Amino acid sequence: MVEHVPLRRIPRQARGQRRMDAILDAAERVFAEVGYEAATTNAIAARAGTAIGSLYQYFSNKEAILRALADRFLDQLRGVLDVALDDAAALADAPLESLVDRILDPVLAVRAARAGILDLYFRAGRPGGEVAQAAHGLIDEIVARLDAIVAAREPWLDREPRRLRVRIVLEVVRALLPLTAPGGVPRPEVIAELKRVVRAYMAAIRDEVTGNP
Amino acid sequence: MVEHVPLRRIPRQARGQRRMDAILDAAERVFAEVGYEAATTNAIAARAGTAIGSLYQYFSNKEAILRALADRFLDQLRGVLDVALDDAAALADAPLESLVDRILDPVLAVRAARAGILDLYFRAGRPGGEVAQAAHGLIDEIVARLDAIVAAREPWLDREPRRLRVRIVLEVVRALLPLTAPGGVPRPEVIAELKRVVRAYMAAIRDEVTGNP
Amino acid sequence: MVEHVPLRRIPRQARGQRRMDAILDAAERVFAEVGYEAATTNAIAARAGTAIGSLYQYFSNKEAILRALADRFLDQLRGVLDVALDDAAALADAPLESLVDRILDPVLAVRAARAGILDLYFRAGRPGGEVAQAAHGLIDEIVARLDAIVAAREPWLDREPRRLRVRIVLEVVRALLPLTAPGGVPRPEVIAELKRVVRAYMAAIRDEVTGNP
Amino acid sequence: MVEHVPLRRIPRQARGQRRMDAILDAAERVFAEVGYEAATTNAIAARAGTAIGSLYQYFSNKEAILRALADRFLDQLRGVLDVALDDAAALADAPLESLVDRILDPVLAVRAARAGILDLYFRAGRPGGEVAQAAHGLIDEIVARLDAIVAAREPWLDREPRRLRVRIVLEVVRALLPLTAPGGVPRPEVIAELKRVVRAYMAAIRDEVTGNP
DNA sequence: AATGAATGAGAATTCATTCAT
DNA sequence: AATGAATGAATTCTCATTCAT
Repeated sequence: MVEHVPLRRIPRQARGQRRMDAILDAAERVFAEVGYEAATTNAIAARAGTAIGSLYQYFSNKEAILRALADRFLDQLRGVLDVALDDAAALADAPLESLVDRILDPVLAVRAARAGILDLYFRAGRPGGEVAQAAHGLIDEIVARLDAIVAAREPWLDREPRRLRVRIVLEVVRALLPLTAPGGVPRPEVIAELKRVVRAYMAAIRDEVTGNP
Repeated sequence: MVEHVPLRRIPRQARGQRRMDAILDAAERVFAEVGYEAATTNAIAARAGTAIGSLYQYFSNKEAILRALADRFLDQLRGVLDVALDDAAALADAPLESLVDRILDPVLAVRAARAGILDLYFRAGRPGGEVAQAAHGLIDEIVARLDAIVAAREPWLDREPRRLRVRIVLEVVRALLPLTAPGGVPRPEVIAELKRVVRAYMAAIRDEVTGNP
Repeated sequence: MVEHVPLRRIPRQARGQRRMDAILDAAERVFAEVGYEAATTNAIAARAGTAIGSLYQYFSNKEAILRALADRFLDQLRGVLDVALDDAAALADAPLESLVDRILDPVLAVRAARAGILDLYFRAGRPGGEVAQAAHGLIDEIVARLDAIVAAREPWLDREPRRLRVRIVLEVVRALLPLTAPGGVPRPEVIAELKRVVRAYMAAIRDEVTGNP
Repeated sequence: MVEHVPLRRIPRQARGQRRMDAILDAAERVFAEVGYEAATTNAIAARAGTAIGSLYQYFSNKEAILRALADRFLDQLRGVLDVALDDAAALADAPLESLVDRILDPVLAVRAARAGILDLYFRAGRPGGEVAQAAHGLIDEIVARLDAIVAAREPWLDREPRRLRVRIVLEVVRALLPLTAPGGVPRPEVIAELKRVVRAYMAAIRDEVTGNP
């Protein structure tokens, strides 16, 4: 669960909200371009067309911006996952193939639209650093939700191994996402391979349990 | 292939070589602890028990240390891979299972011994930054060598898809390695899953080509 | 013509302008005391009663300070020369004697008031270095303006020899200026000799052309 | 009079003398290229093909090298001046024209051969700095010797104004020397003007005293 | 609320000089 | 004597954050 960001001031007026969004938009672009560590708050403010002082009126420090960005992004992702996972839950008995498509396709769509930020969190940065922590929140939430789906589909799996396997799928996806559209150019053949890895792994798990070859 | 680092001074005396090693050892630890960007050359020198000036006698800047570290590590890895891949080549007809073991086990051993540096390069850091570039060299070499093995085993595969798949396996391994011993505690069950993913994926590829289910 | 300095921040508030001036004043003194190379930005900031960070808000590096100083000084000098040279132009037929006085007296006045900076640029420093370059701009402008006067007075002179001679007069003045008030003590007899050199040289040129002895 | 350099060790063997010369040769080139301040002792040692430690066995510090260089150069210059000034003294009654030639031509020859070092001392560098001090010695000696000649030729001149005028001639020569062969390309027309300035000035002085126009 | 000027600790790097081998 | 490794004070410049206007 992502801790809530120590917002310095919760803006009550639309103008404030607009300004906060502008700062977050700018931060997202700047972080994507040079990474979190190398990004400067002055650069973010400049990109947002704001004075640096205003930035600090909304965010107590650089990390708070990162956290708010994670929150904002998580909200969006949550929306996508809500649909995808509900769908998937409904398809509890559907074949693996369509399940994987149902979940991965929306994620790939999000990644296509927000490559910068997704890669930011998925690249993780300094161990124990701010980015790693913010990413942790994201990942934990996603794991929990996927786990619920798998638990529903395969109730005979034990909790711990199940969680581990979900985590592994997530890590695999996270590792391969950047290859699906390097430099913004979509590579469908990579997407196909990504799905193949996930399906093959999930099938292997199922077959082991059910005793299939 | 990682370019060789322009060392500022090639040590002529044993003392110098010892000191260079001490600096590299220190850098490896410091980079592992706080990451490349946050590591300071003064911290590295202090950890090496050396004056900052000595560090700069051997390395023209922080990046040169990173590169030298990559070179040194690559040498070690190359030794391990030489054995592993020769073995694997010898086992051209062996079942997938033993092939994967032959290659992954030595890599896991290296990772166990040198977690810090491996993760450093595998975490990649700022896009286009120094770490990313140094990592590139490493990865390219590893991909090329694995690809040669696969090409020998499965000559019917086309060059491009083959390379892509090798790359994907590498990325998967790279993504899951940190989970195999988080905080230095080995997790055999994660290793088992790592191997499962790789085997399942490789089997899926083989089956598609041979027409198996 | 001295290129205009890329100021990092153009001050919008009066406070900023005051601070920029303070930094330039401090730099002028520090440069005059120890020379450009030996001057440290920290010393300049300290002398200006400013934090080093503020200095770098206005000037992107040490050279930018030097350039801004040249600009500021050139502005002042230009003002003086405007008057002096206009006067001189008006006296196209006046005897050499009064012409030289008209031009040199204001220059000597500037030098008396701003010995430090004038000597800085006139001492030239490291060949091809920053000071030499900044000085170049100054000198070129002065030569061009003097040349225009001479061209008006002595239209029969060819362009190239004329420019050379103007340059030589300038170099002579530049070489002797520091002797006119060493350590701030004015030496009128040196000024007299300076004028004598210049007049004698100019007379010699005129006499050669007109065929006088 | 130039103070004698604190040589750390007066080399007794030819080998040592050769090494000292090599270091001085190297220093002369390096100083000429980048100036005294920017020259590093390591660069000098490298250029001399010597270890830095050896350099410090002969010279106690960077300034000592500069001083030794001045001494060495002064010895050469002294030789040239001995001939030139003796000649000139012999020509006590010769016309100004030939006197100036007798003195300036050898100086111009030295400058042509040793432009680097001559300009080094004549550019003067940081006020009160090492170069300025070393140059002082040189200049004082030259002034004294020229003054003796002039005193012989024009005994009616008072001591102080005479010295001043000699100094002024020297400064003029010093200022114009660099223009006589910028970038190593000799410019005879500049040499002609240089002589014209000197002659015109000296003639003006003589005429004033003798009451000529 | 907004602005942007000010701050200063801290980072990378250089280089004259010393000293162990 | 010679070598070159070691030293560390000093320098330039950055950037997160505060605060006066």
